Amino acid sequence: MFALIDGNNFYVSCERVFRPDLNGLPVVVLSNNDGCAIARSNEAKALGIAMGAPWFQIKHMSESHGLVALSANFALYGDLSDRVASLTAGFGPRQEIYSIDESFIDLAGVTRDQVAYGHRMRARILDWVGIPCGIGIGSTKTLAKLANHVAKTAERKPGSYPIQFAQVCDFSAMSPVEFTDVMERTNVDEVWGVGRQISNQLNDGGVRTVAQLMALDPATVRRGWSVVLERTVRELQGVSCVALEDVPADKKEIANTRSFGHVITEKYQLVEAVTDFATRAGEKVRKQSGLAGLVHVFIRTSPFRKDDAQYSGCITVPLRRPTCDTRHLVAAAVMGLERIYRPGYNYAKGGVMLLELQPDTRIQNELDLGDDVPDKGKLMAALDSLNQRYGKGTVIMGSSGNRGSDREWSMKQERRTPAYTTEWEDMPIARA
DNA sequence: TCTGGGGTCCTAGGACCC
DNA sequence: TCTGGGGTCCTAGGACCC
Repeated sequence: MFALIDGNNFYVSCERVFRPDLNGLPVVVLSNNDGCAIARSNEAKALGIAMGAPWFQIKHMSESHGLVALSANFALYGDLSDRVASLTAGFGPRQEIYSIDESFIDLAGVTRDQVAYGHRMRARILDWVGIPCGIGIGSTKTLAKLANHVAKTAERKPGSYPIQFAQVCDFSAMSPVEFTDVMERTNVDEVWGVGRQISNQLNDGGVRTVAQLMALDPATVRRGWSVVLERTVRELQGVSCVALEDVPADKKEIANTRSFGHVITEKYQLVEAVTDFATRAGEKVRKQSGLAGLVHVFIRTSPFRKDDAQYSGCITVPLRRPTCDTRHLVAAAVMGLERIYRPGYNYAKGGVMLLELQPDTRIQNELDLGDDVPDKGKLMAALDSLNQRYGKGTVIMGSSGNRGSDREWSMKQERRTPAYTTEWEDMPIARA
């Protein structure tokens, strides 16, 4: 049996822990550059504000409806997320931290009243951390997710579901009649793994409710859609196909991408941005003791600026050998940028992704002696510890804009061949 | 004027091999 | 002149998740 514990309107709830005056008010948390709403309080949802709504379109509600908008504070949310996860880890023998605001708990060993246990878990999190949660319980992860949806919706929208399922909803404790009733009230698009496309396709085929989806033959679903949806259907039928993953896997890709907030046109500005993206990505890959084999860079204009000429450029640069050294990553990223930059466009967004990640199995000796750069490992370790102690960006890499433009390089298609060489001695390494 | 930032998995189709 | 079929690997793109 699984429980899914999910913080309600998580970012807003985090803000309210330190700003109780925000309780009862319509509140949204805005993305980077205050671009759009990425979390909404129940009151804001009731105003009809959609997930991802651009701030400039809902701004007027701050006048008319007292809407409060906050710039995101991800450090705060990460910290509160850790506290909730540490607490919930004790609620069962195993835990999977699924996202910043969700954990699956294995309820093995909880044999008596699971609903009462759910309410005690919920009260404990509210008391100790201050975050209100919804708790869903089911025999598979998909059912637990769906029960969680019922728990939250029953609380937020009276009448949507029987009120006794609000806050904590345990499918396994329902009578068959209650269970069928709930499944008939729930649309297929609420199911974990059913998004807009598949939902539309199911609706076209006359399958609108979860009750109908559950009744489908898994083999038919596989033929008509995919093994993914087949697995979802089986999970709804109570056959556990998705295991609890209590050991987080290493990332297979690491990305750092941003909208710039305002358009930029000059190459040197993009070089700065890409240098920063690659630096952040390097920190992340070293954190998981990994090496990257490829560096992918992209820049693009804004599709929302209809009058602008549109351009989207990307390139995947192979590294001569897998590395986690910021200097190599930055050099490759800037080199890629040189190839894809076109003057005369208004760039709105860019990013760097590290691909073909692999574990760093080199022994410390190699790192210290360096294959091509002396003390490479020590330098990166020093960089990371300085930035961790004194704050992000205390020590950063420098880039010069036209480096690499005349160097040997190779496109993705040729990635098995040695890619390029760089010298480091003449590079500005860091500034404090 | 202003529109997020991450990730994963699956599939189809082409290249290539025997 | 006739001209198979199975298998693997790789990649791009779609769909989903938070």
